[in-house]
Amino acid sequence: MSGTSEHLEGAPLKRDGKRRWTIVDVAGRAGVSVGTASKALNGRGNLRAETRSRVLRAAESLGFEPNALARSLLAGRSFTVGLLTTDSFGRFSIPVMLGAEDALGEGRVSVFLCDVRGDPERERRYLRTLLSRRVDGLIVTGRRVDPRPPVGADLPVPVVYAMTQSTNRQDLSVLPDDEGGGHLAAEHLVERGRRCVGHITGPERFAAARRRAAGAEAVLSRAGLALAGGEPLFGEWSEAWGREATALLLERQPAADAIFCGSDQIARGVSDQLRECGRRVPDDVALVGFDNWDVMAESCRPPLTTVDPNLNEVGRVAARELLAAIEGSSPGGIRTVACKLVVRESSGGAHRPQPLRAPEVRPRT
Amino acid sequence: MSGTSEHLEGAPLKRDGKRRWTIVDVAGRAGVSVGTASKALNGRGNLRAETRSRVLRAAESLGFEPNALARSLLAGRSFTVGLLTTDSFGRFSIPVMLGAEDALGEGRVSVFLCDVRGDPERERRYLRTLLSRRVDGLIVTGRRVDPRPPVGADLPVPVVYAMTQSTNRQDLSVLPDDEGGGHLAAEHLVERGRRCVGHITGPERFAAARRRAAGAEAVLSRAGLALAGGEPLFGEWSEAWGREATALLLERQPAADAIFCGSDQIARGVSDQLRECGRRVPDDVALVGFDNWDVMAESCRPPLTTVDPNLNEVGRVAARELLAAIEGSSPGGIRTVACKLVVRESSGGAHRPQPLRAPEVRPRT
DNA sequence: TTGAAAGCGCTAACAT
DNA sequence: ATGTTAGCGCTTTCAA
Repeated sequence: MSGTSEHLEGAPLKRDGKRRWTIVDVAGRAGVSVGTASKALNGRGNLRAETRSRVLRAAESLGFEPNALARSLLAGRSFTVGLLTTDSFGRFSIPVMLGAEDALGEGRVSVFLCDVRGDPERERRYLRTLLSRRVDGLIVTGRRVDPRPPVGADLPVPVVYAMTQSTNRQDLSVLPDDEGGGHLAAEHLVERGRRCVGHITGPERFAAARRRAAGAEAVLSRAGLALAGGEPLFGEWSEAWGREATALLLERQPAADAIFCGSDQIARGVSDQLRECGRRVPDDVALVGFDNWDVMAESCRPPLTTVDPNLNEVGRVAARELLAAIEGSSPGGIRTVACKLVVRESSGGAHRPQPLRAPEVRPRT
Repeated sequence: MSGTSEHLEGAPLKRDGKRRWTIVDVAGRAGVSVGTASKALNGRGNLRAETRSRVLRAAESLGFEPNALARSLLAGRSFTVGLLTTDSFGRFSIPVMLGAEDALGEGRVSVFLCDVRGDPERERRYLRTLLSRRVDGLIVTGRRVDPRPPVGADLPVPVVYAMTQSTNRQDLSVLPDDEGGGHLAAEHLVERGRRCVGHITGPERFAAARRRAAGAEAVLSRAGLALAGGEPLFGEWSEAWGREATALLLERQPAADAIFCGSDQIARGVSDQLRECGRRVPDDVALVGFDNWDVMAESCRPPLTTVDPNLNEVGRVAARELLAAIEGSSPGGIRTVACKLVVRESSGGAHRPQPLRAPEVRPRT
């Protein structure tokens, strides 16, 4: 049946919807060897310009996409990383994940998403799978700032913890600077002339709550002020606690003219309570929250000034640290990301309204 | 220097922290050929039990993990899928993603996370990368229920759309059953004896808003009732609109004894407004929301009865459909996932309080 | 300037 | 029951 015509040059026909072109097809179509085709496609080696472009055209016309699996096998690197997240619900870890994904994507590194759901067994399973897929590194994110056991001992790839930290201090953790966030909030209130600032926050066992409080207190005492009511009101991360604590605080210290809250949820409760007992925000009491959780902060009445922990940036930094570690660097310890203050109306911050467009840059005269 | 002792049997030493064991090492350590080792590790072929266990022990002692890259290359399947998400912020697509990840993980399929950020250019880039990584399929999630252009034409792998749909009706989309959700809400209110039910919801251009409204109206008219105020109040997905619309509704129809809201955020605004104008929830006005967005629903006063669109399940169904498509099935069209009603206090649903422990199962007598 | 061949780690025929 | 060998698709020496 088939004579030598079977050996005609050119690419084989696409038999079904599934067959993908290989470099052999490209080489065949361009009439060169696979080695040459490879060089042309990767811009390596010395090739005649005409050859190079012929190969490129062949690849183009076929819609050829090199097989990353084969490349990785050879290279010993997969250009993928695993993202293990403890916290499915993810108000906190999701922005971190997205930041990490963003930074890695720029470096052409793909991300395996693994939702561990706080189950150590699941975590082990995922870890095995990721290692067998030859990820180049791991990022572990979590909901709590308090330390957790390392994801594995003596792993063959680097690991970075983000929004969580390992109990092993050799490991690198990236965290928001909660203390700095406390500074920002308190400085803002003091600058606006508030003298009697209370602090309502979450449970004392949360390192984040303690650090935010410490940051605020440090600034106040530097300004010669004390916390309204004498100490922070530790409680829960809830609106209900915000309402309850507000009543408590005003009882202890009716002259309070500002409240810094450990979370936006708490702040929302505080705001409601203040309104309901007839205090105006910000005129009577200025309010600052923490998290910059958009829906919360914007639906507050009035909209909430709040500290943004820059979770996206935490993720991005973690990703960049991981890439560096993959390239060989290996610092451990804790790396902290600065918070930023987002001023809305609840602190009276909008008194000087922003111009609609950025002011022109004027030459100094 | 080195005599034949260099050729000693047994595994090579781990030179640095990076060297990973291969099946050659395992085979060497067990004193068998790689073919035999492969069979032993995969439980295939006919092997003496002793041989099999020797190989397994060797692998175990080395901590050997087979290289998934090599396996995939050979198998022509990678057991990975790409998850393209349009909606970074993700109140909606994140539960879908997690559901999908969960269902796929059970099938030992790993997920590449790609946050497209609504940028078509990014989408194309990710698509190329995913295809070159030889994913077995794609899931596309989005924020809107309204159709979007397909992610690519004539792709070599199957695609399933979740929480979004393709303009190409050949494609498979998985969506929550918004109309059914409207039924649930209205039925619940009618069953509790409410006769004058209003509906406050988001912009009319959202298909989801229209469908929820249609579902509720259908049930009401079947019960011989009309919507309070005559028609749904379309507006925004915000608390502010909830407050505003409540005032409007009560003006038009002061006898309203229930309000069904198109979102929990709206419901929260409605709830606040009702309280502030002296109507008790649920005694005077029963309230049902939509989304079962935990923080919103639980911080409502009182806690909000709401329709849960089962987004996790939407993701899980999408994943299962994708797996089926990878195996060869290829249905198109729209697949809908039922909503469920979550009863809390705002609808008077908790009048019959649940027993603290599940009631004993009693034999019927 | 190009081609041939080895090999990344693994599995599956085919030999023995 | 076990070993040998030929690839999967690609890159990279080394030869021509």
